Amino acid sequence: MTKTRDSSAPASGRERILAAAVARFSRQSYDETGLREIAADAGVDVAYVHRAFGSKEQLFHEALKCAVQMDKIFDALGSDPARMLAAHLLAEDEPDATVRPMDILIRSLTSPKAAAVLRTAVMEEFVTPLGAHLDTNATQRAALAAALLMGVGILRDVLELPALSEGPGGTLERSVADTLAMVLGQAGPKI
Amino acid sequence: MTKTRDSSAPASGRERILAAAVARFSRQSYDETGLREIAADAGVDVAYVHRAFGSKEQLFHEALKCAVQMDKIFDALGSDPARMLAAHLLAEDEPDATVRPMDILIRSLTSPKAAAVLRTAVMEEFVTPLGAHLDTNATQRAALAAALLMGVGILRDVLELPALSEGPGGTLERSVADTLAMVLGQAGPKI
DNA sequence: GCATCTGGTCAACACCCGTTGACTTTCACC
DNA sequence: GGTGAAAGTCAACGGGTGTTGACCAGATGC
Repeated sequence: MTKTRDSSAPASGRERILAAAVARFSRQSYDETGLREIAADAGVDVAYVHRAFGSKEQLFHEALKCAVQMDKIFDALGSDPARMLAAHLLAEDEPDATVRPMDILIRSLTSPKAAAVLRTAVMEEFVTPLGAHLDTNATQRAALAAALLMGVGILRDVLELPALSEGPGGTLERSVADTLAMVLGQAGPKI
Repeated sequence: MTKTRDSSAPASGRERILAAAVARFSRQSYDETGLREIAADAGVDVAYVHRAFGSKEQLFHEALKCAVQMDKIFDALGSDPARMLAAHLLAEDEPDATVRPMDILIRSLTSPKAAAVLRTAVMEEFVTPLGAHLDTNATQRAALAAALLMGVGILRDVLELPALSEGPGGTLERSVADTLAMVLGQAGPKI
């Protein structure tokens, strides 16, 4: 075999680096994260990170493609997409085992080095696939939905604004879902 | 006179530094902005910036207090606050003479060094004063409004998402206003 | 006229970063 | 079994950062 990806393999160095990058970039910003940390997590020398991915920016790009796969979520939305999206955004925080797909997006939104990569990623992996499910003014509605979701995500998870942190049974999720429903064009109950 | 602030004075070094900091931090992120740039803009040596403000973080704090004065805006809201807030958020971009109060907030939202300062600023200068004008669930509604406004601001001005950039006569402003009206608890027209 | 405090400068330190070139090890292939 | 490419390491470079201590000029107070 030349290089067929075996999912049960003991994880090659390159794969370990990518996994470590996804984990780091999901919890720290692009600027905050050093290649040396990622290399240490993967048990690899810094030079090899650069050798395997070309540059920090390209590694971030790979990590982004690997971690953000919103289209799957959008395609699986049922009869009440707004509520499902809100529930997915406000998923449980404690288990650091899983990485939420939007984390890596919102952590580095204001890092200029990552801006170019993020712009295309937000557009191609969020706005466009979501807009495909909408009717009138699709891309603008989808972009507005992205703005709402990311705004809540940033203020809640990055800035850790106490006013937005609450248990899963609270009223925040309902409010976000109702607002989202309005943005997406469905008739939603009054907030 | 010991130190009375004369508004027509030729601007002392400290004031020039503060003005330069506000201008820089409104267009670049905290990490992106170097003290040497600010010093050069103010026509002053780097060392004096540090001497006059103590640290970069404290300078950012001062700039934030100086540039973000949302309560004035909130107090001046008329009968249709949502529409006025949206109009204010989507203010003209070209004239770089004036600095919009939210710019300095959204540019550095994901810079960890600035996170602590930003958290209290967003809370004290945005959520709390806006919540004072609301009824039920005031702080959560206000925080949600902040999330929406900042989300749009970041995606539009920082990431420069083409789907959100449009002239002043477009439909984006109406959509944001209507969504905001729902979040703030007013009965708004369907989007 | 001396001391003093403020406003301001100059050069440098210590650190961290992404990146690179030279080197070694491993391993499949003929 | 030799060979050549891939996987991986080591040390270092070059540049940028916030920060600091020593120094200087000028106005002020006694």
